[in-house]
Amino acid sequence: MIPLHDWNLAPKEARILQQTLAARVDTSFHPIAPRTIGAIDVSSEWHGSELTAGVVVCDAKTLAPIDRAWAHGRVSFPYVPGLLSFRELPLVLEAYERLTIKPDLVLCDGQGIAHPRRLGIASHLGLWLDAPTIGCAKTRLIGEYSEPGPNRGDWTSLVDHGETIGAAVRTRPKCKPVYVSIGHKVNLQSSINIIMACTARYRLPIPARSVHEYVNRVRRSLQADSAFEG
DNA sequence: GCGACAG
DNA sequence: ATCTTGTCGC
Repeated sequence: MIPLHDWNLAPKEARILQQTLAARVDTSFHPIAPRTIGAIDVSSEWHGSELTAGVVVCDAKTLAPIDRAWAHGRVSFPYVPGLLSFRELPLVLEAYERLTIKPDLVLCDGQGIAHPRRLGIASHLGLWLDAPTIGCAKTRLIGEYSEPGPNRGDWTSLVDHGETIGAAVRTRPKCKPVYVSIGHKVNLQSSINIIMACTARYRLPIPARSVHEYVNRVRRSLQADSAFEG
């Protein structure tokens, strides 16, 4: 991949960079029929600065994992709401490059354009990969919405200053909605359709569940090894 | 000043 | 994000 920018930034510089990168995000319709769907996730210990990032690639039809990769390291950028990608993406990109099979589309644990400067982690990753990405967050960062209906597939718009930035989607009856937003190169309706196609009996998309389980397993395995050394 | 605040 | 077991409701 072509490096987009330096990662060694202070929070103040990061916010300025987000404004320029956001202008490059593609929110238009693309005829997308992914054959493979990837998901990324990051795991750490309580208050830990050592992160384990992972990517899992699934067959879009069966949602069964067909490839996976991870990367681990110490990170200095703190968790700051609105700047999550600067903390997590460097290791995610490292893991991504270790994949044998690159996915047609990537699901991200977090927001896409449903972000104060329209550059959540999913959009930021999409620009780096120049690939379609979708943000699927468990909780809201910004925006207002009315509670979606009770049935699976019901959804309402997530709105910020009159602009639709995403959707609150009921992926499972009687469960809290997930917050879906455009990452890059996929429009909102297609994003919602893809999220629905990945969530039959669970609140979160299967690839997201798979990678979450995977990065936790890898991290605990690494922790066990380092305990043995030390 | 106060509350909100992805992971 | 993370730890941890049971418990409650459909």
